Amino acid sequence: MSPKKIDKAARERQILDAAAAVFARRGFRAATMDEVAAAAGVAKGTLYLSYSSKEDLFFALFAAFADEAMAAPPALPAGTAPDQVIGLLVEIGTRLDRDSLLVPLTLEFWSAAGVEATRARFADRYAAMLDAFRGALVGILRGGEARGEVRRGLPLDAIVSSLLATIDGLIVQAWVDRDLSIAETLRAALPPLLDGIRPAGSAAPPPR
Amino acid sequence: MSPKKIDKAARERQILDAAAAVFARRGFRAATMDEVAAAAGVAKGTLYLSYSSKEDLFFALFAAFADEAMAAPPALPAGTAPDQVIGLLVEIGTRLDRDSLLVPLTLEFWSAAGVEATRARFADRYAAMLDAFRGALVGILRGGEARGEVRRGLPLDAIVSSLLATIDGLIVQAWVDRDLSIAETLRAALPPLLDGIRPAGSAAPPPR
Amino acid sequence: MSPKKIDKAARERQILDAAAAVFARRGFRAATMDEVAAAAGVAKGTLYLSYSSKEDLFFALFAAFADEAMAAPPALPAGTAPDQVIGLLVEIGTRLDRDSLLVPLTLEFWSAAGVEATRARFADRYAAMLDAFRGALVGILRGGEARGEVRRGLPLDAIVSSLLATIDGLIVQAWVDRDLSIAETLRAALPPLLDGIRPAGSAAPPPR
Amino acid sequence: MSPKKIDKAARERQILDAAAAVFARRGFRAATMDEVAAAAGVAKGTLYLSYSSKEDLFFALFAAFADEAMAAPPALPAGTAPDQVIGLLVEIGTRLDRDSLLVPLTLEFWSAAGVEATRARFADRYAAMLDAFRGALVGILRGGEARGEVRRGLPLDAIVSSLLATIDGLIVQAWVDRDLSIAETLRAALPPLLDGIRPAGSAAPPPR
DNA sequence: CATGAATGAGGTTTCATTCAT
DNA sequence: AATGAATGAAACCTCATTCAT
Repeated sequence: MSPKKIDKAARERQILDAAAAVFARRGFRAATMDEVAAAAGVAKGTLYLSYSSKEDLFFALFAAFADEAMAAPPALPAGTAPDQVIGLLVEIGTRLDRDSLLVPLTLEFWSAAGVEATRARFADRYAAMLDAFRGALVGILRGGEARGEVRRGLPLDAIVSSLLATIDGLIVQAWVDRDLSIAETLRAALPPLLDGIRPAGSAAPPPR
Repeated sequence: MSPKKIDKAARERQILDAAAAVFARRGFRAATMDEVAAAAGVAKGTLYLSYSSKEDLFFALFAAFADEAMAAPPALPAGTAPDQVIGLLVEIGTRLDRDSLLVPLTLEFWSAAGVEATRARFADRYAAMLDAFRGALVGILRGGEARGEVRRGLPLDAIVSSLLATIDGLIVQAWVDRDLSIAETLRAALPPLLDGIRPAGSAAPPPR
Repeated sequence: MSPKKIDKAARERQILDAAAAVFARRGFRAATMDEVAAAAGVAKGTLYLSYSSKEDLFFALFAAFADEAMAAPPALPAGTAPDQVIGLLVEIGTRLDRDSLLVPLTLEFWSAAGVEATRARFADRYAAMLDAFRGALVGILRGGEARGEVRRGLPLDAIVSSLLATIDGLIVQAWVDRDLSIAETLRAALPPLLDGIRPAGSAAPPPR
Repeated sequence: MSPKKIDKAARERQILDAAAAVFARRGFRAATMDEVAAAAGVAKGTLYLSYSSKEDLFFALFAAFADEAMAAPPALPAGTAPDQVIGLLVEIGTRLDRDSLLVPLTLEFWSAAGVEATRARFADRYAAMLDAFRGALVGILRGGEARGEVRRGLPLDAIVSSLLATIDGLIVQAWVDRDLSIAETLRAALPPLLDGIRPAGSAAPPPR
């Protein structure tokens, strides 16, 4: 709240933005602190005032993205529970399509989660984020189940895991095939698939 | 038939196996050629007789995995087209569950495909593999469409892309949540979802 | 005037001096950056702050010697044009006799100019230095020609090239025969040879 | 004399020819035994049957050139002693102009003579060659002195050293300035300079 | 606080030499 | 004799981190 505090926050935002661009383009290991400092417009030593190591900076960047994703969830669209799920996933896809840094950074975050040296921190944080999303979607579908919008007795946990997985998988596909739009693919594929969890005879109307 | 040929191939297999283990554990960048050489039981220089650089070795490993995946496709299970698709995807999931190196290596391959320095080769190769799988699955579903096992007019390309993406996404989830079984998740989630592409009134019988 | 400027220059001089000693003793290729760093009393990485590669450092050293040779030409001695030429060449020889590093370094510079990898830069720079010396000496002799101190119609370019070549060749001889003094040899041999370009009947008085 | 002997000699000639080309282009240190073997059309191990190390091979090459230069001296031209000296030097220059490998190889030989690791062998061998040439030329001039073709009392040793040095220096100039012909330069410059050692009133007639 | 020069451990790659075939 | 696969010691260069200013 003091002016110092504000400056500090601004400085950190500035550094994180630069780090996002550099890590996205070069990867965590290939990126150098020199490049980050240059992109942020500060001296190399300054990076160490806020982050105690390169890995720390990368983790802070990851955490910032995760916080943002969980702090600003898309508004819940209207409609039946399956429609709401479709709407939410398409909205996430839209964000991914729009922010060109998000996709390569996500690949780097995954790599960090897969690699011995960084695995613990990154995997735990990522699992927490996944759980939050999973819980939210399962809650929506359970509500729909109660209202008769979703068939009873379905393995909702597995279904939600798979739907979230679909987005992650499309991130990879979008990266190797620059023409593929995550949101468009989801908008086309999800309605028929989610028809499968609606009660018989209640297929959604054709989109738009 | 010449002994040289056999030796050379055996030597390369030996190195690739060692590389798989090391790259899986440490990641491409963090892994050192010393570690790979030690794991393979050869001198460092020997690695360079077969592979002209560390990146070359890593790409060869990637290509070997991709070749293997495409060369030994699971046998096509019996049943309607949606059942066949489910069977194939579950089989792939089973393989991923079984081979503990496959998952972290896949994350590294993706990272290589995302990062400037290595992007071109890896992304192209990965896209080719995806295309092959996509083509095979779309073919199955089109056949089902012709036989009335699949509703007409569905966006089969988008659906197949999403289903393949689901597997990739589950790779990530399986890695951060070691209790999650890819095959189990698919076995539970796919049948209801694929009910959505069957003609009305032909939902699959409950699994098993 | 800024302290930085002074430090930087001093640091580079310190490194160049060390490099001169190491390259002279071991040759460009056999010398290691470790040796240079140790001789300069700095860490290896410090060398790369000022010079981007070993070759760069070696070229900087060469350029520094060339600059020095051209920036501090010996004072033009008194006498007729041939006497002036003799005086200049003997002075150069004296410098070569005095600075024990100059001779082996020169051999290394020539080698660098002869070898594919480094040829372009070194040969061009060396040619420029030669041209400057050649121009200066030809100018002196042409002046002497106008004043009647030099016979008319002589191939002054070829003569000057040969005289400069004599110094270079004596560098080699001095190196394999440590007793040979470049300056003494020139002081003895040049007067009779240059008598050959004086007008008939004007031979120089015996030296000293 | 046995067929083995002949084969061996041919094999060594083949290797030396290849080594000359490779060392001339790449320099002694940068050249690799692989390159030499490839150029010679033999396996790398074969090189070690005749030469115990890379340096040994290089020295053998040097020795072969030196032997050749001393074993096949140019025929002594007719004329006065100074004319004979001019003729000999121009002939050496002609050979240097003709054989494009001679010049860069000479620079490499000098470098080897200047560098700690190889100095002893190369410098001694080179000094011996120089002495032989020096002795031959001094002998010619002394003969001329006796016949009155050369002024008495001149420092013939220094003069001959300088004349030999001129050739060596022109090797360097020819290398950095590809248009310069050693023989042409000598043919133009030597006659006036050597006029300086003739008795007064006996200048050579204009060349040709 | 901010800087950026200095450090030096660490990594990739090369290549002379050996030796089993 | 001839081969060429294997070796492993070096060597160049990078870059995360520190710290005096």
